[in-house]
Amino acid sequence: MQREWIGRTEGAEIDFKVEGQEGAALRVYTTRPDTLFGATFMVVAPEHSLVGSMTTDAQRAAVEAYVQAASAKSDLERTDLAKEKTGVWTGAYAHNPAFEEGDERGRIPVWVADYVLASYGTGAIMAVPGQDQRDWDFASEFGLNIVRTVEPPASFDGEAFTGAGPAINSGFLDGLGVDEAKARMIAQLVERGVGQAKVNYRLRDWLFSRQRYWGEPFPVLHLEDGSHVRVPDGDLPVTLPEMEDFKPSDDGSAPLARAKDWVVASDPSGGGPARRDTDTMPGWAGSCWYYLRFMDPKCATAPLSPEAEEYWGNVDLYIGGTEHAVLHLLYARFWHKVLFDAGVVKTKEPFQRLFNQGMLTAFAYKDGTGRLVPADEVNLEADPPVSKATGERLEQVIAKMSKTLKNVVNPDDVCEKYGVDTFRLYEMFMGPLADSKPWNPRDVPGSRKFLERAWRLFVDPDADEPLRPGLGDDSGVTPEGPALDVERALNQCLQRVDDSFKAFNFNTAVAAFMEFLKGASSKGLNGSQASRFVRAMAPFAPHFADEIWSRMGHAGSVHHAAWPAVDERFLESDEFEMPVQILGKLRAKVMVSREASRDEMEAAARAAVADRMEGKEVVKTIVVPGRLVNFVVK
RNA sequence: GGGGAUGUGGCGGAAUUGGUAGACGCAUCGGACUUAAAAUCCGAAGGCCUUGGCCGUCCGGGUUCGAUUCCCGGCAUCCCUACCA
Repeated sequence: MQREWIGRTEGAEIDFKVEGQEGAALRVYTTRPDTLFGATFMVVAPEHSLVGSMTTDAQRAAVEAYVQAASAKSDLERTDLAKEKTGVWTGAYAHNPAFEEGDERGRIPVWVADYVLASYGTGAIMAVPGQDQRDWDFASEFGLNIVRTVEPPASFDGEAFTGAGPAINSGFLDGLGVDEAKARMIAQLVERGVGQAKVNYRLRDWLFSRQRYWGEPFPVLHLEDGSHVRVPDGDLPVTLPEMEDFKPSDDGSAPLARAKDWVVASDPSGGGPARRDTDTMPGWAGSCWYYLRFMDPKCATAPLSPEAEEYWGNVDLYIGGTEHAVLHLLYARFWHKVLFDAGVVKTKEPFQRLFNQGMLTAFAYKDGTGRLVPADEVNLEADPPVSKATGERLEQVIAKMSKTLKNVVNPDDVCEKYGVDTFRLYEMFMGPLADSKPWNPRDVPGSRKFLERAWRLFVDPDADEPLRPGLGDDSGVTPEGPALDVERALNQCLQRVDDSFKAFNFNTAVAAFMEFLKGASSKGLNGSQASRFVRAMAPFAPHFADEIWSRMGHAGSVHHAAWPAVDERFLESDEFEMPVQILGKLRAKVMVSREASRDEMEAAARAAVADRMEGKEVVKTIVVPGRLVNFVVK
């Protein structure tokens, strides 16, 4: 994603002479120099610096009106109206350098249109309607010439053809493929001094100053002669002054400018008068390196000490939404790389692992016309849900939480009704962390019910005791009988919990807890098992676990207790239920020892499906040790 | 238009390296307890024919003894971004 955002493209810059404009050529950037013969007009952005001088008197009024209108539109409006192409001819002609001087085919009109952006490339394009759909649209709209310079396949019935094919109508390029034609054209442009190969980036500048109070002040002093110097290291950091009123001002000046005493400083070299810079840095200034400062927040002499960096290393795991992938995370990497080059940090990358969590969505309801109905107008008691107003049956769909749909879930309300542990447990139970998934209010009580059941495993509701007898003593005893079954179940549960941390699918850990609880409820726990179960539950239901932990007689928090280890001796039982297949289809199941040999497995399998095998010839037998047996028959 | 991801019951979702599809939960249905209800506990349950089968992981092909999983080609949905030349 970051690669796309940086948006490296390879192409060429080409200069077009404009009639009547000596010296000032119109420079364009293109990724398709091979299509130059098909450039039948040019378009410049309304903000382009040559618009004024190129425009002829006859066209001046129309062009000025168009430029005016474009500048009044916000970026949003300009892209909003993207469907229809608008533009005005400047009255000027340029010469397409693919053709000889004086060749009528090379005389092409120059237009102004807002589909060309001033902020990308050179703010001007050569329009090749035959190979670019936007140019095709514009040409159709205004009756401009269209020449194909790439031969589309016979089956092609579209408009602009952007695919690969042999060059046509292109003089010395005819017959060449796209890549070869690009290279030849660039070589020729270079030879004639009217163009060169060029790499372009989509990455945009990002303004780094704000006229707000909250933010880091720039450690910069303005001197009387208009120059500026850095605040000396010994005077760092520059801290914000205390201000009564730190709201942004109406005229756009920085709030800090009103802190008159603070602004006054002196030139560190000469002692003459100086003024502090009153702009502050934006929020992302801090977000670009906070993870470093967190390693050593009190260090007074550097961003962080080498010892702190050594100890904490670089960030093991960064969990964030994908919305951060191209802005915050890209710029944090930039900063880190600069700090690496400056010798401040020892690593080239800030984060060892990035994990994008999914987005929580919510159910929304659609009526027959496809309109989304706000949640408060839906009767959810009905099945299927119906509109409260009309009684119409509604289709349940998944949508982003939004104010207009009134399907936003407020965590406070959920915690108020079910408790924080239930809220947390439900979120973990919903599905894998990476997936986006819908919040279903109906499912939440299930998590609450599980916690209540787990509570009763430890606390007898009919007794006055803080804990069921025996659960406070966690001395290890070799389990036997029913306790052995529980021991196996517990270790399998702990194994699944550990696995869930590795895969970030905590839902399977919660499922493991639920399954374990079902067995343990009827058989009971010993103290050691109770202790391990509670410790494993701690990350999932922290308050629940801490309460039980203290009732077990521990002084400290369960969150400081050791993580329960899996004892592999108890992971697997001696026997397993082996599936027997014929031609890949399940035909029987039979209990077999885990240690059974291939022959033993096959014999058990044959016995289990003997009646089905009568009169059939076994062509092949597949035995997967510890797994299954499959007979291929004729 | 570009990029990223995802398609499994009524719903959220399970399923190491290809090896019992549907774990766990919700909703549903049945039972126990109760004067009754709530709560709690126990049980049933993918679909279609009937006592043993057939069909089933978005659709169509392929590889394989065996495909939710691997390969090829489609379709759909979500997120981000966008006249990027």
